[in-house]
Amino acid sequence: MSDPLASLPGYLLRRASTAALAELNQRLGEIELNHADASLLILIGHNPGVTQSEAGRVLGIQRANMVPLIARNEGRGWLIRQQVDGRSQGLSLSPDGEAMRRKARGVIDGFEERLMERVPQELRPHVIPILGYLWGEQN
Amino acid sequence: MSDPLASLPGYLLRRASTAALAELNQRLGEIELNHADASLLILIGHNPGVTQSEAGRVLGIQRANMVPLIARNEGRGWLIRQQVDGRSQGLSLSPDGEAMRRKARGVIDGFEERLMERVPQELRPHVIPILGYLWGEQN
DNA sequence: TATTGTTATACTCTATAACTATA
DNA sequence: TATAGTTATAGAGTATAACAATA
Repeated sequence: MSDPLASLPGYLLRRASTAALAELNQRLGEIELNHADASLLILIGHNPGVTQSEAGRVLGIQRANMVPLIARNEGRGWLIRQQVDGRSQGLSLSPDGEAMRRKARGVIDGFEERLMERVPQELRPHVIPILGYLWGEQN
Repeated sequence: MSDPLASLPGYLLRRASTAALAELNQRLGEIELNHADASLLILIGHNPGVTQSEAGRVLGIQRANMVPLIARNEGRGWLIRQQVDGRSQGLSLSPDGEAMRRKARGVIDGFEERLMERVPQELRPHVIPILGYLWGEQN
């Protein structure tokens, strides 16, 4: 039983991504988070005052799909909205949100470390650059 | 506006994967295929007689989700089912299926080539090994 | 007992179109 | 005229549970 797809970078990229994401979400599930929530908390933690639209652009999530994501995390008491002008609100973390951000960061760091350990040491320095090039966009 | 996620391999993996998949599906859309159909045709082309369950295991698709995938491609006249025993059927490509497989292969090869071109030449030999390691599974 | 194919169903993610209010 | 936030909705993709027939 041969797999003619296993030599295709695009295919490997997708399989590696879905496997890694499933593992990350399982780990984050233990603190009742998913990867989208965690990314949002980390992004806002590093950029207090960022608007919903800006955050969506950075995270690759459309405006419309940001609404339930923000609402869920605001509803959990983790986000604070502050009016910037008549149409945008700057987002920042509440103390509880900052505590969750820290927990999420711990889970993610552990996950990223284990992900890197799968790669032989001599290739590890190339992982981030290669993934950045494959992503392409502004990177 | 800083992106604290851009240095995380897991995050880069997911962003690179979704960007690449969107581009591949756009290209495959021009021949009215998606990546799942294309992978299936290529897998069966290389392994005539493979069963639905086996194909699902290799492709990482669950039995239940193979049903509409096989049905769609059989309905388009591309797949042939031949009874193996009372419960399984070996899958193979019809002449039309083989023609589509060839077209799909052409689109994918073009896509994979362009994907690789984003990576500086000296790093290219590391792309497939690194993605294989990140995938982990049996690879 | 385990496996194959199948149905039904639910849940998440993503995409589009439209609306309002503000700039 | 463009942008921010919002609503509603549709389409993928994926997951689980159950069943009949067969090994």
